[in-house]
Amino acid sequence: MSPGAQPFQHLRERKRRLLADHFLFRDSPAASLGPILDLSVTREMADGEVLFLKGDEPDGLYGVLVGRVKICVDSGGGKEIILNILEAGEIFGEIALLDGEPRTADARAMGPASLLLLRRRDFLPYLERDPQLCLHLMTLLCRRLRWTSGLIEDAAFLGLPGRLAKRLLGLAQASGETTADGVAIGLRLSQHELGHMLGVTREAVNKVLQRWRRRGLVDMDQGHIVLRDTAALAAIVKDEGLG
Amino acid sequence: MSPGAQPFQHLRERKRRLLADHFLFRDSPAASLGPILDLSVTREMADGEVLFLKGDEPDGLYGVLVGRVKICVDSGGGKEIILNILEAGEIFGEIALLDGEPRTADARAMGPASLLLLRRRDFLPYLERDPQLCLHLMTLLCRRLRWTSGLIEDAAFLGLPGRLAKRLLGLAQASGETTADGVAIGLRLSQHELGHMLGVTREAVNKVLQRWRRRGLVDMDQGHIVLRDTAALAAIVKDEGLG
DNA sequence: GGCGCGCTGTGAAGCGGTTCACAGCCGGCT
DNA sequence: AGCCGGCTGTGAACCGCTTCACAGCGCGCC
Repeated sequence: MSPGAQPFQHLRERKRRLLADHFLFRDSPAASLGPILDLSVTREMADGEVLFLKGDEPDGLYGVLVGRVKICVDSGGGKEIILNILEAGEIFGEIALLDGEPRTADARAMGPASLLLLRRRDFLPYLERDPQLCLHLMTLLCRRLRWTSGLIEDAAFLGLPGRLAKRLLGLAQASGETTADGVAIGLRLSQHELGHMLGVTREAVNKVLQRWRRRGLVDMDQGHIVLRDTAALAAIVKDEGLG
Repeated sequence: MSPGAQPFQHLRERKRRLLADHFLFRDSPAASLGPILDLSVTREMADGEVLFLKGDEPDGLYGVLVGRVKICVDSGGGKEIILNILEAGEIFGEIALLDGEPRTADARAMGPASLLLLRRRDFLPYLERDPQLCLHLMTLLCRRLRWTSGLIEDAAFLGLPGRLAKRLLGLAQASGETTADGVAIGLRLSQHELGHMLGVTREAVNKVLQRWRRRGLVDMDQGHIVLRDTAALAAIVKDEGLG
């Protein structure tokens, strides 16, 4: 049980599980997983460490073994938007993997993390021989496309309260724990980061959250947010949607 | 030379050219194009006619034979955003084709148009047998993803002048004709539509364009926009980009 | 011809979110 | 302990875009 007892075995097992459990490889022949595994590399990341930056030449496809990774873009002038936050078990970096063009966004570890890398030159040959894998990759791309279109719609149609409510409900669904008080969001996100996810400032986020706390819709405790009335939050999203 | 002399031959030839010229089918065996062609259907559209709406069950992949199609989303309350405008020779509707989920946006003809439809149930079998086609579809999806990420970045980092300048430069590159006065944008777009592409109102677009006209950066004449100083417009984009 | 409709042009008022400025609080570091 | 840095909370001033209101213009249609 000691963590470092069989480090190599542990590592390979974690990698195998990540790949085997992911829907991308669900229909791939089990035999092809071994070679892919052998070619994959792991990388340990410290908090905030940069994995790649927008404009970098692509190295390959990444998977999150443990920890979290944020995908974000920086404007020259200090502004930043967070496009996505990937949890353990998720895969990212597929755009540059597939088209070979420079990366479209930055990737940074949020807290210490351990990642798996499938290099482009190793992976592409498998891709051409595995039509099922192709199809799954396409559905992954479609999913991302639906996600980004959703972001655009929200930014255009909803005000800050609507976007914030929608995002909190989404986070709750993804990583929330239901308690007696409501749904506690598992991630510890600063209001600063929340603002970056919505394209607004930290102050604006704070003022909305305070208003909601006074009305009993949410509760905050050292960075953890608890949704006390998800129905009311959903209503805020809906109301703004049609106006 | 009379347009209706051999309508069937003309139609099939137009369809064949659309597919054969498109990069999607570039590496597909020529023999497989025939059967695909036989299965494809054409559809004539009147100005403004709806091809499909967000939430519809997917029917298949469309190609623009003649005319233009706009991809847009409507909020309940009259607001609309234009995500993309497809010209003749382009292909769209690939998301719902591939994942079989409901359409993510509306598609409407801008002016009379003629379209080609490859039904999902007819197309998917070819897809599974043609790895090159798979790969090309993936690069198409990647391109779309880069496009939508770009929209998100611009919305977050640029003000209205920056976004407008960038869009005009893009339109000029896509469909502009260089004249003595500058670059004339081929598309006739109302300021209303331009606003919808940028997520702002018609009035806001107008005021920026007027300011630029007084400064000699652009010129407008019954809906046609001429860029007289593309360098200055590019500078506006750049200036706003870094802060 | 003339009527109506959709696009353009323009100003006044309003509001949502930014920017700036400052204060309190907690945790880590020495 | 004492200090510092990062997060939170809050108010005032500002600004960009919206909303509303109205006027002119060009074009198609009866």
